[in-house]
Amino acid sequence: MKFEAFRKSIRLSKEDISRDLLAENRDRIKIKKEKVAVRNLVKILDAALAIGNAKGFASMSLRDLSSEANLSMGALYAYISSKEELLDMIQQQGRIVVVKVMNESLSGIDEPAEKLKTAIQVHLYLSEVMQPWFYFSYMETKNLPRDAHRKAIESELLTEGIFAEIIEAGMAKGVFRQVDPRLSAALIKAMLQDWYLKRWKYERRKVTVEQYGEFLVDLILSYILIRD
Amino acid sequence: MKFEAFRKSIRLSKEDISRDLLAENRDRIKIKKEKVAVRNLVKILDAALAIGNAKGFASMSLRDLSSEANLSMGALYAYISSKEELLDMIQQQGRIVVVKVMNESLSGIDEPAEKLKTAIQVHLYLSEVMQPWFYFSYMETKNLPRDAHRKAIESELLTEGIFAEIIEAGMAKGVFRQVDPRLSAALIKAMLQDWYLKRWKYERRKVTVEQYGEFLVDLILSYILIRD
DNA sequence: CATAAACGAACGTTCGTTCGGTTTTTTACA
DNA sequence: TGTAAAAAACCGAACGAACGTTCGTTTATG
Repeated sequence: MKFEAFRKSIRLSKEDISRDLLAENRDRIKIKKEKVAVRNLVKILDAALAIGNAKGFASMSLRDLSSEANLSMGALYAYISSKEELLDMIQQQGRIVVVKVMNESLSGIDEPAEKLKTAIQVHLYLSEVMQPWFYFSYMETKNLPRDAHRKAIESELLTEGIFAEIIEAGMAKGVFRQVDPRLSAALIKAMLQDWYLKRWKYERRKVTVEQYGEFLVDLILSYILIRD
Repeated sequence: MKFEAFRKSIRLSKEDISRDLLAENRDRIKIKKEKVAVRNLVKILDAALAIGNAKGFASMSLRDLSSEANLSMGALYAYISSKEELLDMIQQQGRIVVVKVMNESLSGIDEPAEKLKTAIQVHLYLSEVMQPWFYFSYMETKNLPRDAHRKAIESELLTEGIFAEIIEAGMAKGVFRQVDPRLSAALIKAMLQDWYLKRWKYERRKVTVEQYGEFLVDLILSYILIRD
């Protein structure tokens, strides 16, 4: 699968995500009209991710956010009820998208090697489309309140579990070698994460997301496939 | 190499590190007597790494630090000249140790596969001994002032370069397959980092640092060694 | 008794959050 | 279609709490 094909196949513009997020938090957001709410949510999320990823969410003041989003302090508080809740909202929305896209993309694929390859590519491409989200979620997990923090960890383990299950199925079918599925999955995740955590590095070296994906698939399959 | 053997072979107690750090910053630290200075630096660094890793350096107030380290606000400022400088000091000291230990451990090894294996193990074991340092440095890089931030990035590329050079040497000798050395090195680093970034995960699953190291070496060598 | 170290109240800023007032948009009726 | 009332959205000054940092004073050391 090509990256551009993937990007077009999923509906994930900023507006789409903001609309979902609005629907999810209809009770907490005080703005009535969807069109207005979505327009400003896009501005708020854009600004929060930009500032937050540049200097950390804790170091971002709501005055920074207010001026970057071109909204007054008062207007800001019509969309969020506290700074902490904004943090939670961003993370939650990211997780929802990941689970949805991963499940949609993998259903119907049975051949283990093909499924593993697709899972790696989809996760990688998704992290490319939503890079600020992924980076933010990774770096700010520990600043979440207790309950949200627990959910973030569960989510990490859930996506890891997807990879582990594919590997186990491949082993059961005799297509994959006998390896530690959980540890293999953990390392796949680690390499997937490097792509969005160290974007500056790969950008500088002009490594494309497709090249990275191919390399990663090669590395994993050369380890996991039965040898001749 | 066993982890315990490694731990004993390097002198890296908190006191040792604090003493080095004191020597490095003799002009900025106002305390005259080494014994007193080292004792309190240990307390300050312990507290800063503990609080910083728990809730982020930006969210750690100097009052938190003061009470955790059992030092008054005034006393704290006899050891550090600003909060930002403390951040810089911790990172700088970590980098010095990494470069020193890596260079010492790799000199004299010529056989590429052996050298690559040792490099992976040493980096991994070192990150285990100094886990709070490594975690802290990774998570707080972006909060550094401009110049210190640049140095942190250089350091990331430097250690990556060590792995890349070993791989290139192995390719030149005909022991390794023709692979992308830079990308391979990047992924090795990504997997090494996962060990200290997600310690909670591996601890929970009772994966030891030696098991992780073996798995990682297996994975890399199965990709990079010439096949029969 | 002199020097070193530690103390903690106080300073000026900046923070997250609130709220009374203003502007903009929609609605209702002619 | 024009307009006044009502509703929605936005504004930014103001508040108390908490921040990093300083400094005059007290305590410990040798």
